[in-house]
Amino acid sequence: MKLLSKTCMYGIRAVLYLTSLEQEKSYVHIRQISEHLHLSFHFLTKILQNLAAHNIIDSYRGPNGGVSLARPARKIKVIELINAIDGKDSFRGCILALPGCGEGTPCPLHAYWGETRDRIKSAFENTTLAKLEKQITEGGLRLI
Amino acid sequence: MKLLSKTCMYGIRAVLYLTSLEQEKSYVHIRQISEHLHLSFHFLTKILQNLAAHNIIDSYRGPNGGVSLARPARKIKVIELINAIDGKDSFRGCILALPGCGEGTPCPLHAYWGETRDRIKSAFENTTLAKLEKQITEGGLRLI
DNA sequence: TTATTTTCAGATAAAATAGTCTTAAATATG
DNA sequence: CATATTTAAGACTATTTTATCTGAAAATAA
Repeated sequence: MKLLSKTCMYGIRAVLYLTSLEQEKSYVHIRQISEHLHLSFHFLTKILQNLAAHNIIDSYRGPNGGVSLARPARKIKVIELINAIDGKDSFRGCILALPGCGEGTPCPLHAYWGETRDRIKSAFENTTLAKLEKQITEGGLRLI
Repeated sequence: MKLLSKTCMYGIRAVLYLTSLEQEKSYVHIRQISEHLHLSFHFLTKILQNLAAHNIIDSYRGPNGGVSLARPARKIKVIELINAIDGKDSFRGCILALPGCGEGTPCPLHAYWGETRDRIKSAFENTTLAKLEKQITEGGLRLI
């Protein structure tokens, strides 16, 4: 069961790290993030490029360059990252991939699954980076 | 978001087709199943071999050979297929793959996710092939 | 027995996902 | 301007998942 792709998880963790630094609009090196999270620098770079293209983070080249949140953490929803990385259609489709199944004639499992899926989705829609970060610090949780 | 692998969906559909035939312990050719569901014969064969190894279906070689349910459909739970094909660990693990996250120190999202995940899992545990098949026929749903 | 039908088993191929590497472009500083 | 630093972009490789192919083994029937 893969709710999120690895790429997506990496992206979320990276951005949560940015959130945790809470620096006032100063750029953080991608290298620093990748080393802190033990992720491949080049791979993370690609992921963050994508997030930058989706206006979730800002990036800046050269010395003193790096990445930073494009908005305050409380204004960035987790669903935005998921949509950017895994695609908007990530939360659609029948659980059994039954071609006959869908809006018109939902199979019973689909109906149940649809409900569950919507719960998951709305959890991501209602969760901001700030919220998540707060819960993580309070829970004594690491990102590594 | 992939709750089940394609392999697993195929396996479930194939076995639901067997269920729908409701033949009294006579073997159905894998070829017939694959043609009916528009699935690759060889790929389906491998999937069904796995299910046979897990005693979910019986198989028999030679003319008049094929596969059949190993037990009455009401005694086969969907979770059995999922465990056989996607593995028993399919329903474990943190949603963000945060290494610090787990039983000891669950992250908040993990806690929420754990609840949701358990709901999904128990739905599969409480759903038998017979139940699912009944719902599918009543819903006028096809497996193709 | 011999031919036929079917699953079994394992090698191989294709596609999707994940990860690496190299070079270019932008920025800062001396 | 020259050089160092950092992200951008895209080619390339590796791994996993999905799918195909070939031949053997088992069962049946003539």
